[in-house]
Amino acid sequence: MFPYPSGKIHMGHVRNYTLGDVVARYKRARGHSVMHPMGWDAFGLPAENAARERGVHPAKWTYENIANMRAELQRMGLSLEWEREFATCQPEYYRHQQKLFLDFLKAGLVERKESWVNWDPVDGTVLANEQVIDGKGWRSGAPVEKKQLSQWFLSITKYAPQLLDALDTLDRWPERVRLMQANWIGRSEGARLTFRLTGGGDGGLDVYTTRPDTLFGMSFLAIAPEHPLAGAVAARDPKAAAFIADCKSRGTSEATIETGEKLGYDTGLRVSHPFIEGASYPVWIANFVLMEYGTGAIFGCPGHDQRDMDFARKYGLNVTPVVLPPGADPATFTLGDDAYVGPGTIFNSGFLNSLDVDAAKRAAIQRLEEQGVGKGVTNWRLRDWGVSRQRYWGCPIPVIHCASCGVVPVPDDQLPVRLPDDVTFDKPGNPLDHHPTWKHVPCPRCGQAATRETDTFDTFVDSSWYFARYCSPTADVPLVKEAVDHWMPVDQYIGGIEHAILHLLYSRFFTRAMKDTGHIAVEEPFAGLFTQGMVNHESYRGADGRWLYPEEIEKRSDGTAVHRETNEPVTVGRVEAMSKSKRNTIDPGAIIARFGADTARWFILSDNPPDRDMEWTESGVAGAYRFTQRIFRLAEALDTVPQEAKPAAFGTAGRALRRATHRCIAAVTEALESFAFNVAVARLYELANAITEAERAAPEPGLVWARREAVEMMARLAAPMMPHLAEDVYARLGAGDGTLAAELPWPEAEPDLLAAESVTIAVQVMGKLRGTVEVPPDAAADLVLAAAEAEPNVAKALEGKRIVKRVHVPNRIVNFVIAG
RNA sequence: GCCCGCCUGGCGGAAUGGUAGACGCAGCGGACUUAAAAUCCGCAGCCGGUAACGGCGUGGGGGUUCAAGUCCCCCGGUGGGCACCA
Repeated sequence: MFPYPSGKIHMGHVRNYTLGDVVARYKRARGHSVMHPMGWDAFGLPAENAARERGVHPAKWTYENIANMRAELQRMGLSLEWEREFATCQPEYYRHQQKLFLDFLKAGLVERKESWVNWDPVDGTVLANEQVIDGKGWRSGAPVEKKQLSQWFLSITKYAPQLLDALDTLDRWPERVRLMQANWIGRSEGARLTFRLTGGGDGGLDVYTTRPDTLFGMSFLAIAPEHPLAGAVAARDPKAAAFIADCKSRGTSEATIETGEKLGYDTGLRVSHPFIEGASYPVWIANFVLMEYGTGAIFGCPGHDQRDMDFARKYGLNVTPVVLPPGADPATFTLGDDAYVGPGTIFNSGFLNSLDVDAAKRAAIQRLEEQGVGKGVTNWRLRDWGVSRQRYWGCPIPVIHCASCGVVPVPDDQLPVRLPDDVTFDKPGNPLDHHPTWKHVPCPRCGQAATRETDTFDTFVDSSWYFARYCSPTADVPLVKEAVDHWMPVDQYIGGIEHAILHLLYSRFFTRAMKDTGHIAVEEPFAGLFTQGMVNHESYRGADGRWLYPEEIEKRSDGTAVHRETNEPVTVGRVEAMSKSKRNTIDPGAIIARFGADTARWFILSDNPPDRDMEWTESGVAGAYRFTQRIFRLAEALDTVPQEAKPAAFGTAGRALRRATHRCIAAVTEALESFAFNVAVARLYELANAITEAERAAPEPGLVWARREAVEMMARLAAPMMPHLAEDVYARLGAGDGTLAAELPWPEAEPDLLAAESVTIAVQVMGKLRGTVEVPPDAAADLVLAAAEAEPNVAKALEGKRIVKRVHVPNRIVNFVIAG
């Protein structure tokens, strides 16, 4: 995933792009044509904050950050294709985004609609749900209001079924991410039905339910405070209006929701029941009913829904059980304050009686359809994607509002709609709105004075198609179909788990939308996904409670720490995510300057499996650095010994080293294929140990040749992970005649050398290890069993016992089952 | 509340159902050095034993199997996702 240009790279970037670079270099060596691009997710709020706080223009701030971070990434030795680089804030990029949006608009995939949003009255902008913390704006600290605004929406819900179903085809995605997306999309089966208002009420109230089997247990109907009917009631009932205002001021993430306090207001209206002739029920406005889900109205069945139960008990509404748990007696079954949500048999329910829950759902839906008051429907939790932001530093939404023509798309030949440079940030709100001239344009249709849309796109739009743009980064159309067909989908996408839903789901939607508007042929953007863990570090606190940077402290051998300058004791805190506030960050630039990029890459790969959180430790880095020095010494040691031709036969030490070398080739290859980089590292340590052993062995013909082979393979196998050192060692060996290790095909192990000269067989008696025997590979079972039985310690265990079964797994194990 | 991971030495972790703890970090002992650093060699799960060896051991309990860290069931702990979603 491409980075946001915040200023400096952090360890998360180092981990992310090291992983990707290992894959790119390895795949290249395997003969694949690899595209490994880099770009910048360059629009966003921090640039505007910098403008407000420091008076620097967002563009200047952003481009300076990009230049700095590009240099840092280049120092890491990433094999990136910089020819394809772009930043999403460049008009050359965002003009194509505007074109895609207009095509989506034409195709009916864009809607402008009123919606309830989080509104920060101080900053004067809409906030995303993530930007609302405890009901307050994350920057201003002002209580967030719910406000109805006209916003642009991308119709992601139209793709809900496909986005859900296609998850099954993403077999190289982590199961956990697919589950999270499935939950987010949230398919549910139920019924939609209309309750008629009694007493001259016009029309009815639509309700969605997953429990039509419990309709006979109804005791009230509840609508969301934002429901149109609630508004109508409030217009003539001041108390209702006050109640609604109170609900709105509480916000969505207020404590009342967490504690589950249910609040309601009886409107005085009543609805009739679709199945029970003559019955009627009160209509309440309730704070726990969400306008955004279903129809914004529910029927309350307290017996079998806990929220309805809480509400009914609080306001003294009827509770009628209609599902009888297995084994319960219908004559005596009652409910306390806990709703019964388990399986059972329907009772108290007219024509549904004696059916089980599932059968009753089907029967109820069938009856609703026959009566023409409802039907079975599938409902989705996923909502359309609101992309309007009242922000300057984003891609302008390319439409014009005209008093007579309405919303008019900006004609293609007038794209891009460029952001003006001359803006000021002295007032809160959107600078585009305050700009004296920018928004005033003639209507492209009628020519009369009109105004531009001043909202810009959510930055998630920018990142929803950049990967496809890499295929033809300079084309004058958004996407060149042939290029996209050739490269896409992305074979290996790597990023943090925090993107599991938003970015990855938006991109999946966008890719489908681009297909349906004829831009590309693929429908899934990422065939393989890998989610890396975070990079954590210990945190430190001085005696005065202030957080201390790692370089300010000194670790003692007993695990305690003191302040480097004052010698005062330091509290060693938890290992947690690196953050500026805890001061437990490590600057990759400093690490690279001190130890080199290879050490940083090697340590980050060696510490643990890459999908888990890792701990950055000073001793771990030192260990990685030591190993780079050791490899160099192993190569250097060959400078002073004469070269040898490959002999026809090797001695004992030479054979042992060659087997170690070729087993290492096979093992590292397998480890890299399965993203087990920490295991690949361990195998290379083993090879280094084997080379050291060979250095110490008595000289024999061919041993130097075997050492050269081992060191060369060491360099080539380590090359994807430590590219600089690998080239240095490879050049020093003089093997390549000026070619780079990176240009060589991936080494192949010689099959003969993978087989051991003898194998150690574990010998068990009743599943307990009693000894081992050395036998030739693939030795006959009777020979192995005889040797096993003769092994002294095994013989002792077998003494006086009768062997009832002899298990022999070739080249692995023998197990004697005994009796008596 | 619902859904999903994870649990192995002091630490990170390894282990196609087949010798649990590879490899590294930290630690201990030794060599080299006047000394230190660096480097090299060696030890190292726990308990008992000089040792040979024996017993125990992958969160706890049960099961399948000749054989379980690995497969199945129950429980516990822990981390994460979603959450008045009707």
